Amino acid sequence: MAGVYEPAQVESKWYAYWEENGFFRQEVDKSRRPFSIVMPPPNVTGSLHMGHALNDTVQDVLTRFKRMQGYNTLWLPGTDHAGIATQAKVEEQLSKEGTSREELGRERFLERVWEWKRQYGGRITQQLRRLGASCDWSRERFTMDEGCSEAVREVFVDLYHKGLIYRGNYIVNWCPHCHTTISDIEVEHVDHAGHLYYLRYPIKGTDELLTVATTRPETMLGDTAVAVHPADERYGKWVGRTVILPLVGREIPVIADEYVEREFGTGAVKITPAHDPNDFEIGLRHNLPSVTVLDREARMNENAGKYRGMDRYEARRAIVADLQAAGVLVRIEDHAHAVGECYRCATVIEPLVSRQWFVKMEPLAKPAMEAVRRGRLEFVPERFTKIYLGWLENIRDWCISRQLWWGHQIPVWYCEECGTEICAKEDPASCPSCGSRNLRQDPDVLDTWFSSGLWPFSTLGWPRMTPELEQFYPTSVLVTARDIIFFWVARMIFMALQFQEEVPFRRVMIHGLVLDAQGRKMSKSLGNGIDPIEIIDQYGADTLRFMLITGNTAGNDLRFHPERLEATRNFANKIWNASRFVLMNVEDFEEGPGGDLTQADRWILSRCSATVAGVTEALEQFDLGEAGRTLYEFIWNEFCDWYIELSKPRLYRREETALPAGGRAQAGAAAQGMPSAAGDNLARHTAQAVLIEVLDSTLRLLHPFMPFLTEEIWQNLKRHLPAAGQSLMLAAWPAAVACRDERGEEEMRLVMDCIKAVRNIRAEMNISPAKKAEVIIVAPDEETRRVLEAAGPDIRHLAGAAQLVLVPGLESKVSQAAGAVLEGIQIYVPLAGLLDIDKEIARIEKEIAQTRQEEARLEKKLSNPGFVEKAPPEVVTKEREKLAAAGGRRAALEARLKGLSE
RNA sequence: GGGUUUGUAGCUCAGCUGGUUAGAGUACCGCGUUGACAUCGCGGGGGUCGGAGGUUCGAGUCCUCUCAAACCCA
Repeated sequence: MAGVYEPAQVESKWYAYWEENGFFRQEVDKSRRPFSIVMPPPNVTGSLHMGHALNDTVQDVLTRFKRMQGYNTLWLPGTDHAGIATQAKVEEQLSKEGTSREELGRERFLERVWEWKRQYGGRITQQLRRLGASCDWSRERFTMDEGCSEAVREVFVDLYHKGLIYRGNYIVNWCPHCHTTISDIEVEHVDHAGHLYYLRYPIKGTDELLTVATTRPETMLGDTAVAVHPADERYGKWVGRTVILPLVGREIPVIADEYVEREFGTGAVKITPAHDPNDFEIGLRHNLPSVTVLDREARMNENAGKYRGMDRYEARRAIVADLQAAGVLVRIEDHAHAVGECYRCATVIEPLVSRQWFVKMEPLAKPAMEAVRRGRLEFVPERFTKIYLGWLENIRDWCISRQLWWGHQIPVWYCEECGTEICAKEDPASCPSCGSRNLRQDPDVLDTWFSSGLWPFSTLGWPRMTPELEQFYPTSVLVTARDIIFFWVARMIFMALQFQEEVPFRRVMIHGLVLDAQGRKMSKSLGNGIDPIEIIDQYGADTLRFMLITGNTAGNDLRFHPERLEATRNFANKIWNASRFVLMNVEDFEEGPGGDLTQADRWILSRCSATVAGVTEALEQFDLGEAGRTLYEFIWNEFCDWYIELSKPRLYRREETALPAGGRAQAGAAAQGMPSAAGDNLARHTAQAVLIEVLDSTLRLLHPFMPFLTEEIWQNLKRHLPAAGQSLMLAAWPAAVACRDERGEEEMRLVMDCIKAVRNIRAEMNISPAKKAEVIIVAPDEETRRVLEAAGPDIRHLAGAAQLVLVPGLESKVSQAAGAVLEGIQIYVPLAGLLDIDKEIARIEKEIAQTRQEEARLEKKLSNPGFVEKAPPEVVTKEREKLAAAGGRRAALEARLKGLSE
């Protein structure tokens, strides 16, 4: 094994091994508890970004964990047909070829898109493999595949017949660039620095003028009213009168409506029902006509008179100039306001009235809210519940038709003869009312999210009842980023409640976004995105995964900080080398009875057991970061820093004892339990067994986080594991056996404290690490001495002591020594002739000062009657003990100081 | 305007249901390399937890207000 971990070959090797052996697939097994996740389907056009990397790593960790725990596990992958994006990609291709989709016609165009999908659509799923995703590729789905399409039809037809899908003439969000409608949530509101134009409209039959304020003067051509607040005294008298629309000459009414904000502008607003969603609502309430002045390119249309053909911004300039010339324009103010932009292309949305298909949301939203309120479905973290409910409470009908070709075409046909509208699962051959065969299918397709909304059950085979659907539905948990709660999560929930008896998933685990180092969203336009594949090439997938998982806490965003990658890579390398150490030292290991466990053995087994419990619990609570951190600390700070070091003498001793005469081992010593060759071999064997056991457990625990590295090591370790199977990913999750030994841990802490104290003295006194010192430990307590006695070799080894003297008390002062005081223990490191007395005095004084401070703090606390009376007795006792200990420590330090200054 | 989140060591972040001498990584300083690892080891300095008030015997941890940043909705 190499001295530095090289992820590249290791990763491709094991992924292929797992996939080729079908380890990702599990057959339905009713005898086991199911655990299932459907992967949020990435766009077929997409490539893996950091958001996916985080999202899929989380799912993989959960899946691998549950799989190892023995659940019947399914992680179902797939992709989304991404209507607009995919169509745009292919159109781009066509335009390079000098043609267009119109030229090709619908059918041939769609063939091209499928062709594109076959060629490039697998890119992201290949990238997911690089990440290590252990999803079941044999069950991979696509939102436009046969089954999903069937589900879409089923749902559409059902909702249509229930009256929950309807077609109507309403105002919608039109993207003049994408040439399609988009739903309300696909509109992003972005602050723009705009202007507020004050226009005065003459009131008919008077000399008075009514001044209105608007941000979009060009739409005034389509005004059909002016509105004021009903309680606005300034304008009450004009309500019911009419004004003459400048430039146009149309007479329009002044109406009163509560919607108007009195404080905004002049308190009077122009109403353009055809080009503003709020105005549209007012128009409905007041029965106003609607005059459309903009076309689908966002250019002025035939109703715009001389402005016809102008682009909306050009028209704005022209109209403002004309209004100014006509004396209508009073003034222009700077005004910042939110403008709706298309989420895809950032073109400013043009609200337009047109005939579209909608899903009636209220009846669907109600059960979706109920399910969450009743706890049938839980958000993790819980706070996202509020965001979800808040959205559903104020929901508006969902515009689902898109003026695209790529997608699920709406299953509605119109009879060209009699005008009958036919909605059916099967394509109709003739009109049911007149029998005509002259039918025309609605040209629009459905919003991509319509099919995504069915994902948790359409992918399991619905509308057919399949074993998968029976076993794996409802899915166990949905893992997704917080920005698609509305787009996707909510829709899956109401769709599921409408078509299944059960919620689509028991839990929704929401994670944050991966931001760049400055805390900005990663985006194409900013160019601040970081390609996960590049990171994997550079650092390995395990490093990226572990960094993402331990990077932050539940639900919060995560800043991508390159330094953290290095730290995590170092951790991976640390594991690699620790494992290398173990493997190199267990080569000759054979199963067999071991010797007695040492204090260190019992300690690491206890700590390992605590780690198993901690990691398992954290994972069960979806706190992956905590689980990862727990492992990190155990592996580095306990296993590597202490246990491996502690095991070395036992591992190496065999060689030493094999040395000829002059070696340490003496004949006859064995009788007294002193080291002997046989005893040494047994001790070595025991250490080996413990190293193997702990490493094995650790690898299992770490596997969900770092699957490649752990598999590589484990495959090397396997020959020492009698029950090992084909792969670590199929191994059993370690059981949190009752290996805890609190007292043993306490004793080990004492030993470690002594070692640290000696190290500290050595470092502060500049004693070269090469130089072995003598260490005197004074411990009046017999039990303490027993513990330290047992750990004598360890202390000598790790503290760099040539000799360790352990005594209950000192007969005479130790001069020329640096010292430390622990609770009930004094440590001396004699430094004949080398002691810098001033330095030592300074050290001790500093420690006395610290101890005094602590004492003062504790005294104050304990002299507070409130504390003594009201705090739980055990807390008070604990504080008293602390005070006594501090007092003892200070007394010892003071005595020591006195001894030094004499 | 409503809502959510964040504000803890120079930097990046932990700190669960209030009681530890407030932690880690990184950066920094000192020492160190013949046997797992310099992508390393040992030791060290550094924060009173954005601010103010409150509840409590006790608050980084609960409440109110306030400042700052980010995001969502309107």
